[in-house]
Amino acid sequence: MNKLVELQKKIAEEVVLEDAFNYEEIKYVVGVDQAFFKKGDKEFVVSAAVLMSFPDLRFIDSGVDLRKVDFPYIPTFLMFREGDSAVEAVKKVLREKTVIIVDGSGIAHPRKCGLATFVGVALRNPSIGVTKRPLYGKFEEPKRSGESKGIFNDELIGYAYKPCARCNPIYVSPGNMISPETALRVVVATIRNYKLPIPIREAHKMANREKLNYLSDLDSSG
DNA sequence: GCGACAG
DNA sequence: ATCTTGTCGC
Repeated sequence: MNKLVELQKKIAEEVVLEDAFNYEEIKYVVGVDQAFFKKGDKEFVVSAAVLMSFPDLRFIDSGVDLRKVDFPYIPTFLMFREGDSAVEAVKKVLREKTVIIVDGSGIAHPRKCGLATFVGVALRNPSIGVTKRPLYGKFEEPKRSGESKGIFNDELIGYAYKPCARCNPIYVSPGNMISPETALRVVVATIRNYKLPIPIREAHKMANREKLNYLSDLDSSG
């Protein structure tokens, strides 16, 4: 496992925490999410990427990736389980001036290398990590709807943000080529009547549709 | 040593 | 993440 830790540290060194382009220049956002299932004793992952215009969030394109997974779920090592698949799905829809929003941590990670960081570094494109539960860092609980509190290790590595009065906070951190402030700003702009960013929700639905789709094709063809 | 611990 | 129905609350 030391080898994997070293790889994460190496990737973390390539991270840039400055905006590759200004907020006003963002033309698209792409949400990525995954669904898992087993076929016999083997496990598979379906990654879905949904590209939307920004800031109006109109559906533009989508891409999926389906593959077998061999790595187990181990906190802080998520990138080794679903990273390659996520990258492949995003690659299919990526355009200029696009920010990637991933369902996983960015630099709010023990070695500053969460899933969003992996995707952002692999594609050399701005990326943001969004999670429903905290993984790493110190922060205060945002109490009011729309309120955010910084997440820290030594420096600011992200924000805990409360989407609505009844919602628990979501955790936002830069993946690559974006600042914590801009990452939060983009995420807030993609949240409407729901807790999570619209692109992530759409990707979630699509991953599950593809999964069910695949499973039903299985028992009618072998 | 013990607890925490994305999806 | 996945397995699963109804149910309480804003």
